[in-house]
Amino acid sequence: MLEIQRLRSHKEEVLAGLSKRNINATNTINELLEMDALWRENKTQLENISAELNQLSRKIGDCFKNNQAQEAQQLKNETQELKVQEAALKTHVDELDSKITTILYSLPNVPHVDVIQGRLPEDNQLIESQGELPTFSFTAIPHWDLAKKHQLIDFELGVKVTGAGFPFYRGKGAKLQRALIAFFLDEADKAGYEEFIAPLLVNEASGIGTGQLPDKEGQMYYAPEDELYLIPTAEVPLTNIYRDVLLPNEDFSIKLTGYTPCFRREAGSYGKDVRGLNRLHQFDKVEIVRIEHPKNSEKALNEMVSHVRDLLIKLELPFRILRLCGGDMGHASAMTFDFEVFSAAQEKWLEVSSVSRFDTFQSNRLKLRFKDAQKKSQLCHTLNGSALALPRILAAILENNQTPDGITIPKVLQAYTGFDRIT
RNA sequence: GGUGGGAUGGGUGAGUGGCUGAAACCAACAGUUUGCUAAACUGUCGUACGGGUAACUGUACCGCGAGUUCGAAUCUCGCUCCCACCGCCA
Repeated sequence: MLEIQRLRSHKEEVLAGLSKRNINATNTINELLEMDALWRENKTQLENISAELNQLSRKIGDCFKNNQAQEAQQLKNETQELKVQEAALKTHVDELDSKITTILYSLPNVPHVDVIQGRLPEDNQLIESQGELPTFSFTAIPHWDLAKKHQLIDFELGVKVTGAGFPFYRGKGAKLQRALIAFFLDEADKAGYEEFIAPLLVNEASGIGTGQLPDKEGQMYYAPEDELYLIPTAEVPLTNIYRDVLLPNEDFSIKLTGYTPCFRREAGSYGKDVRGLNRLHQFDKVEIVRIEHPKNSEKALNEMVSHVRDLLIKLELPFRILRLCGGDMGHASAMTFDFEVFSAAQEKWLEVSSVSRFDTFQSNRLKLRFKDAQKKSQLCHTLNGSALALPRILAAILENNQTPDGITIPKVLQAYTGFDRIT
């Protein structure tokens, strides 16, 4: 959620930023600021009336103590009119408040100055391309056929037990999955991230804190009986550890990681993009989360990008890094780098990680602050990234490392899997 | 699921209608003393929002929401969460 103070003082800058998302928010923000001015005016009035009432009440108390019952009664009568006014103003102020909040929730984050305007994935900026695209002397087999051939993943069984998008991993497929998780967690640990095993269901306040609610309500699975949401990413429980937290000084750098399954309804997706492991309702991911002083978030973002980059290099997967254009970024993000690996049989790039800085957008909702040197509260910056999401990594490993007589396991994983080939 | 108890500032904890935004103690921070550390002493020590260039000032907040009252941390109702014991159970 954008800070109202920022809209008051830097309206033009915000509008210019939002235009990179192809949003013209001029009218919305003007309307918002008008309401805000009215809100402040009414709030001042309301507080004046409350102050007057408080004073009268004190006087009444004194009168009773001094046995001046008659005067007390007179003062009581005076409060009647004020109480009516107070109630009316209160209703009005509350209404304005909730309207303002609704609009603030609906506005996306302002893109960082380095983010370019754009609409489509094609407008994203290519930052780096790494690794050789594999070539084969035979026709490469897509991962869903490889998975079937080697009995690594059973999609049909998933359909039987749950539904489409909930595969079973089995045998060496399951072991490979476990190896990837352990590898990613170990690397995060080496980079100084504290590991958490987090709850997979969260309450409404947590959903609001990280921005899934109310913006993306339909994307989460929901258990109405207990009013809990299944997490779409570990970002939600990990970041919400710091909801309503006021850090005591400026000297902090919080680095968290966790492996969790992620649950996404993916309402509306269909077709070729959802084939095999490309898009699932349940998938595994190791997430990294950082909470930083505003002056450090740039550095933190770079570190996270280089961390993910290292993972892909170690896995020997060809990848590219894109900086998303304004139109392709998520609602809460100020800047996002997407990592895509090349999938040799599908002959396309698959998104495997998204690393974003949110600046104060999440912390404003979370009420995550720190005390600066002047003892004033300031909002922290939050960042997060996938390091990494498993299914498409698995797909790329299977496809890129296939040979006529089996699949080679990347060296770095062999210590984790206990085997070097799948035959 | 049953029974009982509870929720107050960073912590412990006092507070049953006005003198309480909240005692006391601990922790923390600043200073004095000291060769350093410790101890002692003095002072500071909640958050949010509004108004104000500022000093400052107003309002709200004692789990959450509503109600009674001129006035609520304190009384009433609803809810949530926590703890203990019992039951069930990985």
